[in-house]
Amino acid sequence: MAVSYWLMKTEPGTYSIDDLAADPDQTTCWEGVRNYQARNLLRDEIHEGDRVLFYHSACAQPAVVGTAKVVRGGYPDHHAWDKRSKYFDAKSTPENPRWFMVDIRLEKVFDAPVKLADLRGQAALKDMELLRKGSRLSVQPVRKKEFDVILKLAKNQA
DNA sequence: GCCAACGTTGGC
DNA sequence: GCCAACGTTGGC
Repeated sequence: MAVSYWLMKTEPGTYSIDDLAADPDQTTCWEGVRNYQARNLLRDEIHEGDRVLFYHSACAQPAVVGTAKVVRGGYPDHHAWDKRSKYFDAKSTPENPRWFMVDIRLEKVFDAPVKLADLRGQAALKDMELLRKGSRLSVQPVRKKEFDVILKLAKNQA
């Protein structure tokens, strides 16, 4: 299966790349996504071995801050049927799960974040989903070309 | 804190 | 099925 590329957003005040780095095996489940479009990607499209841009949103300096690798493809988000979880959803059950998640493992923390403002200046990224006006998808596809451009930017400005 | 953009809900 | 109201996201 061919490798695919993704971008995942997180608010660093809630969960940052440093938190991922501190987690056991630098691995976490990407729980709590409650948007159908993103759900469909998690459930159907994101597979083990895929690459992820780790993005900090809703913060002082929105930026791609590193990369991760998918170590487990889509499976039901069990937080949805845990009443104590803030991600509880009565309409999701083990028999008929509504929400899905993947596991990711940290690959690299960029020496210098690639800021949103820097991305906007790149002609090669002009079609990137993240840069579309009003784009809010928290899990979104990235073209290989875009992934590579961002890695190069991270390297160049480090 | 403001506000634009988007998604969801629910009355009709 | 329409659409207004509401809630959330996320840059600034």
